[in-house]
Amino acid sequence: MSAVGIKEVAEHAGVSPGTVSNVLNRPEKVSAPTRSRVEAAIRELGFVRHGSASTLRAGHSKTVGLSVIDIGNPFFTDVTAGVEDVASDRGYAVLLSNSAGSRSKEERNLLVLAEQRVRGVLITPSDEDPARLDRLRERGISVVLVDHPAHRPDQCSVAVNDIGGGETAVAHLLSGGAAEIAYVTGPLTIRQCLDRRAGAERALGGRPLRVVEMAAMTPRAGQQAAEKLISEGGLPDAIFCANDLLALGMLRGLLHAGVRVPGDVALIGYDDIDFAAASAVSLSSVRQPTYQLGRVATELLLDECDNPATHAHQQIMFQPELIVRESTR
Amino acid sequence: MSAVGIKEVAEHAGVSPGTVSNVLNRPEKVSAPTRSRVEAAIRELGFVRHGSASTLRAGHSKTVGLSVIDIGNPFFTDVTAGVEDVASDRGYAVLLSNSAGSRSKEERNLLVLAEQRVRGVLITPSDEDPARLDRLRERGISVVLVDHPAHRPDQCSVAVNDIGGGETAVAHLLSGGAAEIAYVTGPLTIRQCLDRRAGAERALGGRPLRVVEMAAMTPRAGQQAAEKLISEGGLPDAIFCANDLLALGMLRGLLHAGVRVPGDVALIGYDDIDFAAASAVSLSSVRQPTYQLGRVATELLLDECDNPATHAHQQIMFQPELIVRESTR
DNA sequence: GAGTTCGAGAAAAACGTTTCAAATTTGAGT
DNA sequence: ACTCAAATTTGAAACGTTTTTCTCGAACTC
Repeated sequence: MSAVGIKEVAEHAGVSPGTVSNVLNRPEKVSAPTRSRVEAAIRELGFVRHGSASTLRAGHSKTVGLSVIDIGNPFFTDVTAGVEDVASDRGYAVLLSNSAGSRSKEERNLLVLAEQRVRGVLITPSDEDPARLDRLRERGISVVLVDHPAHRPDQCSVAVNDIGGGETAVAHLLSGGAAEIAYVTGPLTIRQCLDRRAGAERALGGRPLRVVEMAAMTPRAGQQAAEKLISEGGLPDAIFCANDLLALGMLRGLLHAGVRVPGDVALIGYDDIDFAAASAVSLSSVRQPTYQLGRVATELLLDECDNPATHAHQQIMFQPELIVRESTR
Repeated sequence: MSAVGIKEVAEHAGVSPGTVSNVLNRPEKVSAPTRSRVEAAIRELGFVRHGSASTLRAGHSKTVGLSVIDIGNPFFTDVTAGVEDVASDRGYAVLLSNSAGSRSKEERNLLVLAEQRVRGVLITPSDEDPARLDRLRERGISVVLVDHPAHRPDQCSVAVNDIGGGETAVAHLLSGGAAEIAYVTGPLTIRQCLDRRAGAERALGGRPLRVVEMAAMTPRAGQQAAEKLISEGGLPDAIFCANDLLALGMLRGLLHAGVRVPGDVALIGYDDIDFAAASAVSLSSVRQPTYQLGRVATELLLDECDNPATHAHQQIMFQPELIVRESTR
């Protein structure tokens, strides 16, 4: 198998293993001629550093974990792309975990990340419980919350103002003349869903909001919600969906049932995924700086890992942006 | 930090470290009373196994690498979900790399995977060059090709018949009465693009195929292709796009230019991503068993890793399925 | 009962790096 | 040339597991 280690390289270059390690980790500590001799040996022998040995001795790895709620959602895909780009630029690998909305799966995934001794974890937590994250932090694993504001000052987070976003969306629906409004959402245990509802209610200023809670936030669930809405109590004037996946499913369900959008019902989603603009009736939505979310979170995390001394924890909050298209015109 | 290792657990349980290791790895070798004593100690001390130490000594890890071409493409997201599910079920972690179509980035990612001593690699190669994969295999890292047929019998692969898919798509367009057909594709260095073109040409049986090659396979590129098609030589009767992302962009570009689909031009995509059905004009497409692709590939890989003795290499080829919707009616 | 087998657990030697103090070389200043 | 400090390199001891060999005693066989 892979018989060539740092030792063989050292021998081949006529130096000690320690020097090879220095070439690998602190090249500036090694004189130019020795360095190039070692580098040549590395190349000739096809040496590949054994990451585990390195991690074991050094006490920390060059990997970060990323735990998302739904890898199938383009929102998270975009975040992932941002994370990947920054991490890979700085020489880190990304260990991806998908919790698929299941708390126990998330727990299992975090255990795997802890076992791998990742340097840090980027997580969109599926619930509020901070205990699991504390356990990671106790082990010296930095944690940055993604798309979730931190409640504590000793914790970095990158989030988007969901209350504001919900308010903007519903205010927009109201300004279009809607009176009765429905909010179609995923599980109300999810903070994003809660906050967007809170924003919606704030925009309504006391007037009632009809809430339809679905178990998932997928196009399929959106379509089911359409049927539910139609069969139970009839259609409202306007519908606010907690994400675009739900909204696209809703749109499909409505059109399928012969409902005109926006003629009979106005519809707005959330996230402004790429496909929102291309749908049957182009979808109004609330845009989030998704890719940027991933980038900034990773920069924060790696800063915390690489410069623990100077690192200042930050809770960053982006503002979402209303995108108006056909579905609310 | 994480001061609690196997040693502390051993002491706390009144056994030797070796026994703790046995509880962890071969529980059946340990008598029931000792085992439960050790398990209790593990729980009480909050012990988490150090994956790197384990990998170092054991010589292999519990991670597999997944290298995809574009994590932003729902096709790969679905594959990833399949991989994740199987891997996580069998106790493996997934190291995700996105090559973003760049050969050099793919190379760098593979190096990282090699350094991490992943047990195996699932890869959708961005080009034909088998040398890089051979280098992995030399290091004892199993490789399974995803969405790419293997040319060699000592190599597992899971693919979908792209020639057949291309042929089916174009045959369908022809049966709809189209005479002149355009093929809008990504870089023709990509096998999938080539094969689908080959299939298209086979369906045409010698009649000419107008090929528009774009640098990327994104909605943006698709929209640009629409402009290009309109400005350069006018519209064909029907358009076959190498994937749905291109097709959705194309659709948008066409509608934007006032072209009616399918009235003026028929349009078919490839992959049948979720959003194809929800687009402005619902999109005909060629469906691939995407999630299944990921699952099967991972099962093959883990079988190769866990039972190297009995493992038989397989080259699996799925058949795609034509999905007819409005855009070709 | 003596001889044998068997199972459970202990002890110690790896695995391939990094790290740190110590040793050596180099170079500048006189 | 000679000294002293700085720069470079060395060598050996970790890091936390797994694995292999060994010991000890109990259970079995005749």
